[in-house]
Amino acid sequence: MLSKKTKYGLKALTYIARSESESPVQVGEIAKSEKIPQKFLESILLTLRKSGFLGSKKGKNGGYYLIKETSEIKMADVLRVLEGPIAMVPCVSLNFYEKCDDCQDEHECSVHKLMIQVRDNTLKVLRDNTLMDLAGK
Amino acid sequence: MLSKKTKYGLKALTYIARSESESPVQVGEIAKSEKIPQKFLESILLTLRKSGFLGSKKGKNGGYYLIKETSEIKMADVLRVLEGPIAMVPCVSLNFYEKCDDCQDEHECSVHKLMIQVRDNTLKVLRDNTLMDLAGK
DNA sequence: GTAATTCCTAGTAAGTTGATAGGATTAATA
DNA sequence: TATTAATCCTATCAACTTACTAGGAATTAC
Repeated sequence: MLSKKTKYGLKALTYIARSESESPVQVGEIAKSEKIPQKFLESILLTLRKSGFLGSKKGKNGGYYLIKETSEIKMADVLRVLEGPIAMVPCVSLNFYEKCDDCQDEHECSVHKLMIQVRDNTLKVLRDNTLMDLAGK
Repeated sequence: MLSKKTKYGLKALTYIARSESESPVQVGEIAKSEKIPQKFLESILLTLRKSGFLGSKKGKNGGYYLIKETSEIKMADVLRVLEGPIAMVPCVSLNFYEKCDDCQDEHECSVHKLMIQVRDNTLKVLRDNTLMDLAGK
């Protein structure tokens, strides 16, 4: 299951990408428009800023803005920051690999074999889709 | 993340499928061989039996056995029983659909659009792979 | 100086996961 | 028929995760 955190984060990024305004977009505006609890969204946007997806301006008339082209923000990267590993089991994760306790030989493991395929297909979708595709601009 | 329950379930099914023996395979044997807590595995196999993937024989020399061809047991169906929805959000789930509270129009939602693609690709893998593919027989 | 905004840390209720406990039931066999 | 070995069933529980909320500090525009 996709967490609310990730879902809210993606919706917020989309909202910012679609925004026509020159000035930064405020959390309150996004929260209201997308029906996201504001304080929760604050923490999510903070994470996205610290991970290099967003810039921010503090104080009055502050807010968040994109610091990269929408076409350069891959969903795979956003998901890794908000959701964690993309793979369904750590033993097939590219970025968060961990050996299984119960497996002697990974290459004999039927679950491993299956989950590699799932990962590859999911990863392809998430790498091909950028924020431009989500936002439509 | 794939739950331990699902992972153990898949490993157990694979074990049973690979078993040469005529007589049913016992939980204790699977648990030992695959390093799965026995009592936990008991409950998982019970679920798989109730869902029609396994048959069982009680009492001495009892155990579990397949009641379908390995080629007819699709991973998608097993996953739905053990793990629940395959889709990452309920609003793109085929079998467990639920509307989002926060979305007015699903077709405008960027998350929806993305997760449909993820679901389609995951589903293809999970439908194409049967227990025969996992077990190699 | 005031209002409006982001930034930061901490806490928390509710739900889920990954088990374990304890036995009831059933069947083979000596 | 008694014993043993297996599945079946229900209940319970600790640890973890999620989805927030609280409260304020820091910063900036005007």
